[in-house]
Amino acid sequence: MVTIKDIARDVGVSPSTVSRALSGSPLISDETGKRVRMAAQRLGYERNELARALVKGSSEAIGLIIPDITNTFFADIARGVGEVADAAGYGVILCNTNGSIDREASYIRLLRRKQVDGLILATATLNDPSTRSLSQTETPFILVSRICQDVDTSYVIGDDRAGARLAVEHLIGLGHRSIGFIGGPANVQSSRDRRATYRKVLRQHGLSADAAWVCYADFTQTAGREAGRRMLSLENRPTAIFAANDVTALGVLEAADELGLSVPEDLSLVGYDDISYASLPRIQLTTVSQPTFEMGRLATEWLLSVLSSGDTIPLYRVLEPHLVVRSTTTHPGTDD
Amino acid sequence: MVTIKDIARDVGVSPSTVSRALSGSPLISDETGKRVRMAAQRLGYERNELARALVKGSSEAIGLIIPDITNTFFADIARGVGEVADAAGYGVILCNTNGSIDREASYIRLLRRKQVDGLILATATLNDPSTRSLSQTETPFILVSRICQDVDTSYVIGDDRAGARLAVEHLIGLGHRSIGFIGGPANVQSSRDRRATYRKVLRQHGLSADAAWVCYADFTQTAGREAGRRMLSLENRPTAIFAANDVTALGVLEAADELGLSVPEDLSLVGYDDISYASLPRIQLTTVSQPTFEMGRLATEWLLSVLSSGDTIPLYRVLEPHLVVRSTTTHPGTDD
DNA sequence: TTGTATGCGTTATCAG
DNA sequence: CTGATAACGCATACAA
Repeated sequence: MVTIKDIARDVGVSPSTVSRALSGSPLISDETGKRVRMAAQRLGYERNELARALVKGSSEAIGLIIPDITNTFFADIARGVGEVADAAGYGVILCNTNGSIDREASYIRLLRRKQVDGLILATATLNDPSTRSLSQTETPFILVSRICQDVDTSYVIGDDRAGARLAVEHLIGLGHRSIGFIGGPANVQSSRDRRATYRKVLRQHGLSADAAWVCYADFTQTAGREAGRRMLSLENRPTAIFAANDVTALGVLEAADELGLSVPEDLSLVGYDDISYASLPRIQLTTVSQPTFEMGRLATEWLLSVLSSGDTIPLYRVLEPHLVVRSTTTHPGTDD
Repeated sequence: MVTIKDIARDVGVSPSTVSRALSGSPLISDETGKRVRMAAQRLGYERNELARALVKGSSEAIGLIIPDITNTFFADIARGVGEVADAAGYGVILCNTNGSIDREASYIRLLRRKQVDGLILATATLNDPSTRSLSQTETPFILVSRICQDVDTSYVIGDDRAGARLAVEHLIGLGHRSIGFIGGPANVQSSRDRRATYRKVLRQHGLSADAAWVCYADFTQTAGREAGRRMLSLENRPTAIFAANDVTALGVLEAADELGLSVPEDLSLVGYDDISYASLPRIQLTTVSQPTFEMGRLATEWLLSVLSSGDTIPLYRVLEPHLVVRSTTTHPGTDD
């Protein structure tokens, strides 16, 4: 490894001069500056960011923790984060917990030990000990897409109540009176909000849901398929299902096909997120769209501004969703 | 930030003793060890990995560079990498180039400056200056999924020729005689291999392809849709298309639907990769499956073994693909 | 404009 | 078993 000492020796100046020249300090003669830069180039010098971070007290890196990298919803958030971090010269360390709360905790510890300047979490849950303990540290962080109600932190999320209302009212507006709900993990706030709103809207319209029409899955396709199979095998199956995210909805679609039910003729289906696959011609999933990429952008912009300004003005940002009506929803069948 | 000095002061020993105790050195009395660990716990000490890496000359982190994080193919590779890196206590810094060769180069430089111990690239192209210059450095690295023919490096890839052969012979076996090909970027080796094999297999079966039946896209859905639209609007459109990856195939599916062509009745379609969405009931894409997750695992295992052993025995691993026949392929229509 | 000295937090060497 | 001391590569306050 070639260091500033090597360059110093080569050029015949002191290491500090090299350091200054390379970081573009104004108090270096053009002559010296040029010679140093040329030597650096020639010797193939690359600055050791570790050493630099150690003395500057800042690594110019942020951590991003997501629950499921194969869900394009989170991949899109990551793209948003990457775009603005990149532009600011910050590195981002992306960690994927696969939904494990233990991994989340250990990643947070690892990232803090690696001295990231800040953290973005897309993995927050209710009573999340990780989020809580993070809030006791100096490390600035922000939650994206999922919040932790009981801890006061900055966040950028979608309006889940509004989104769920759009979904359910769309189904009711089509004439459905028996509507099922397949949610996400019970300890995810947005999951609960969508469920609570689902219940509330039904009630407001004088409808009620059979106990078997409401269940929690875990935001994966497999869980959606299984929940869908159960629910659609019921004697009194619902004529419509609101799935708490698109991946789950895709699983329900799978279950419906297996059971020989046509969508939307026999079953109307609404998802949530509007991931790219929802718009595939063969899928054409009616869904609630969230500005995913934008969430990543906004969260990162806030974090970087905190890092550069030093003062932490909290950000509580709730983005509006909108309904995208495609082909998986229609009026309930005549046999209803 | 609490450092070993703080602990040393608290316990009344020297910093070196604290360092030893915390890293589980055997030459520390049980008594001292216990007191140090308790103090560390109480004060909320977290080791500064930057400082540690600086002196140890190893950051215990590796870099992973992928071209498209929203393509689950690469997301799965990343999962494989993460799994084995995690288990070994290594951190992984994931970078997404969005297909830009410039970003690839700058990420490589950034990661090297951050002193990653090794690199995994899923972004290699033909005559890739990044790969070439990397091979001149000390940093161990391995290519995954995409190789760079003109540089001698370790790699873990799929057998693209075998895979393409499976795809094309499947179509020919079904009776297709006019088969189109929509490839990936021209500077990606696997792209070229699939295309070359496509041509070769056609020739071996006494078939030829109209010039308009062969084109390069860029492995995205949008490009697939556009290429599909063009190709399927031809007077003498092919009765089957081999798309060089699933995402492209999904785009072709979109184009077919827009043009009112039924798949597989009017058009047989084969993809490549077998990403999770290919098996959706509404999609049921016939495709060539690659052991994606395994690629990530194997590449990482090799890299970590190089890092721990010190000697670089190259790895040239070619994984066998297999054909998954689903519902997007059938015999050509009678109007053919 | 440049050089010297010091420190960032940790580990390692060498005495004791 | 423990404590000074040096070193990792870089940046900066202070001197010159």
